[in-house]
Amino acid sequence: MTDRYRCRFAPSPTGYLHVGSAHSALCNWLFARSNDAAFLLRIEDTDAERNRPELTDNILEMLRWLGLDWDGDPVHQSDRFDEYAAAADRLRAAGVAYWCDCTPELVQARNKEAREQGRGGKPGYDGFCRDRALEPGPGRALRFRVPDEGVTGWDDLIRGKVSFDNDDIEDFVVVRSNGNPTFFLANVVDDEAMEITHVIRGEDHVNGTPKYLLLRAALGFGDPPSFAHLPLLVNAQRKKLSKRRDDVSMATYKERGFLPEAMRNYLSLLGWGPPDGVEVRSIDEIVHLFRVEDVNPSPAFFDLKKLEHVNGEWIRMLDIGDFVERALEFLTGEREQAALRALGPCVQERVKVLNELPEYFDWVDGPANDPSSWDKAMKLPVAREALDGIIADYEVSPWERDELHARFMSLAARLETSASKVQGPIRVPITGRIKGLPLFELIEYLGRDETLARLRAGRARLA
RNA sequence: GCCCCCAUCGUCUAGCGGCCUAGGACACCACCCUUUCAAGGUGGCGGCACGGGUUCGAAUCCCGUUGGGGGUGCCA
Repeated sequence: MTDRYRCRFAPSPTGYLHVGSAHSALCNWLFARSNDAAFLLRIEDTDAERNRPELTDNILEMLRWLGLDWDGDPVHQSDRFDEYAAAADRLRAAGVAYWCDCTPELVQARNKEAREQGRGGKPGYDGFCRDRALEPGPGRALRFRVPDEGVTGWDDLIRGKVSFDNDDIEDFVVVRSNGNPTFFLANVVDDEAMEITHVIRGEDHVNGTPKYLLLRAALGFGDPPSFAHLPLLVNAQRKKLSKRRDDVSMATYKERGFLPEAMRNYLSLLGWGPPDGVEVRSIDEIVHLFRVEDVNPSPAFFDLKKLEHVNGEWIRMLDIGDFVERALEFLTGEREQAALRALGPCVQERVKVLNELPEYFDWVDGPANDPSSWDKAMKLPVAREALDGIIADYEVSPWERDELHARFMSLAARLETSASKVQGPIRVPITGRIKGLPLFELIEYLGRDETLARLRAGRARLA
């Protein structure tokens, strides 16, 4: 490979692709496509217990849906355990790793005690086994010996200089007691093997970066990659988006009828903005404009309202055939689908999210039952006259929307009232709703017999 | 507790020492258009957290305060 730069998206198949990781994937992809760099995929499935292999399919499918194509085949860490074991051996041979038999519970208990006694306060492992020279064995994990002194830092593309005192970094586990590597080890070994030049990931990885750097150095790898720590996506409470409390599954957004074009467009606007202020635009233009260095370091609220707006814009940009085709999936009934084909343009300029579609067509089998609409429209004094008038007109009118509209307008004039007052009493018997698609397109589609039948039924109910 | 990060309208952002009486977008409000609802158009509301410096000049640089967040796992 001769790409100038290489970045990667490295999800772990412990959950569906969510908006936060999609944002991260998108930023990597944008970086790659705007720098003629490679965008690689790595499935971080080192935790056998938590892994759900089928989730990998979901992740790949959602990336494809978003149009985030990757280069080469995805790397699976579960295929590379030998590499990690070899790296661990080198660490041990170099004397920078040691065996530890402390259980996590034990470590935690000791920390708690230390804190209560007012000493320490340092996070993580306390180095209990550092100099015990334990042999490998069951229940024993391999820990990396972090230097006692010195500082580890880097110049983050997004955050500038960040550094940690080594003294504040615990001796972390690189090989679990079950023999599997941890994230830290596998991550470093693979980035080296994949010749990653740019690590672009969420801010939640900032604290792990010194460990990454220390490990790399101990393994004898050369210059580290550049880092860019992206802003976290947060909820209204300004907390990191989480699967438990927030609506974050990308698949769910797809199912609800968000367009992938809109989704990736909106996501690109979190933490970044085009210099010319034009927000809704093609992905090609975004690729052209995007620079990681321009990404903001501060957290961004995932604003559904704005996503919906962007989605609406994208829906309206679709050509009509494309719109109808995509919208059809959200309608199950044949009559609804037929109505959509006929009234597509009217719907396209109104809908924001495709799953709203059914409510636009709840009149196809007869007026919807909506008492409040009925009351609002039919209690108007003009209701009776309007219905009588329109029925008489429509019995003889040519069946064409403009003509239908014209008859309606002159009826309003005859009744000496506003068109908007007259349309309610006509609309409600037909669709059941006070609001909805443009009336005359809709009536034209319904046809004379059906329209008249509904109008007469409405009139009868009034009498 | 300890470590790290962050701080421009309610929200997402533009701004990278003078173009800023801070621009755009979402949301909200008003008006226009209009058969309803939308869409569209016009206008309005609304912000540089605070305090010190540096500088002729600070939203932009530095320090502190306050406030938020992240990490602190044999998860990734």
